[in-house]
Amino acid sequence: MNTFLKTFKALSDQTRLRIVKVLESKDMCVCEIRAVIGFSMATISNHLKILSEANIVTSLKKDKFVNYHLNIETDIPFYQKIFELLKEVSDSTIEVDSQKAKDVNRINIC
Amino acid sequence: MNTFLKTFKALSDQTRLRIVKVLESKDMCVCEIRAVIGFSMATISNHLKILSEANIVTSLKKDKFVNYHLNIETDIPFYQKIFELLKEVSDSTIEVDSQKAKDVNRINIC
DNA sequence: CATACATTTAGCTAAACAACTAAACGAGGG
DNA sequence: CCCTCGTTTAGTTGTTTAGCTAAATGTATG
Repeated sequence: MNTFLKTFKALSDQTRLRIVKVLESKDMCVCEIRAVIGFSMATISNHLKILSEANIVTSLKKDKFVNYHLNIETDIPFYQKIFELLKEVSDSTIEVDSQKAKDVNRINIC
Repeated sequence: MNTFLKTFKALSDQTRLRIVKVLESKDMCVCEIRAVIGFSMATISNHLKILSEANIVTSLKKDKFVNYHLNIETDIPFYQKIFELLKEVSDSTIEVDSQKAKDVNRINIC
């Protein structure tokens, strides 16, 4: 599949947009993301796989946890524009998520 | 629905991407678009409606024909970036379409 | 009024997608 | 060795989407 199409498909889902926007606050493990936006472990994990295959996020295992990170340092040409666009995305759900994201701490929940 | 989500859903379909790319060559009516990429009249018309509701294309009736046009003069802030991205989209199908688009002429087909 | 371009709706099929649960499995830490 | 975090797979349910055909409607031309 066309890279562009894959990227846009990855971003054309409300739940995945929420994940991306939550990761703008800070890198997070799966259970932190889950604490913010809900859904089952398997569901979140699947969305992260789709975002990862579209090179929108990267992951790094550290101790017990897998930290997910927005791939803003990519050298895929048009991704700079993608991340600029993503900065402008917002709605009421995303605002609430961002607020929750500030307080989330893996020590309390994972 | 979030404007951004609507835009990305509109662009996350191969047929709609083909339509957008064909319209980069020139403004076209529905039957010209159809001559280039195929599908039924109703299908093309429906895709154009989705692109139109996402403000990616505009349309203008002129004589018998409805001319579709990429909405590059929009003042929606992030759309400049969208159209810059779209310029970079390509694949083998889109290349063939562009070639066909050069020769298409409504006088012969509409 | 008839014709041509286009839109819209309805009804249909098939495929893709999002969510769930449950279970198996892997890797790391204590 | 067990526990925790996470991934993956399988199976289920329900929704959405893309395509078709057919038919009704709109609008402009001749």
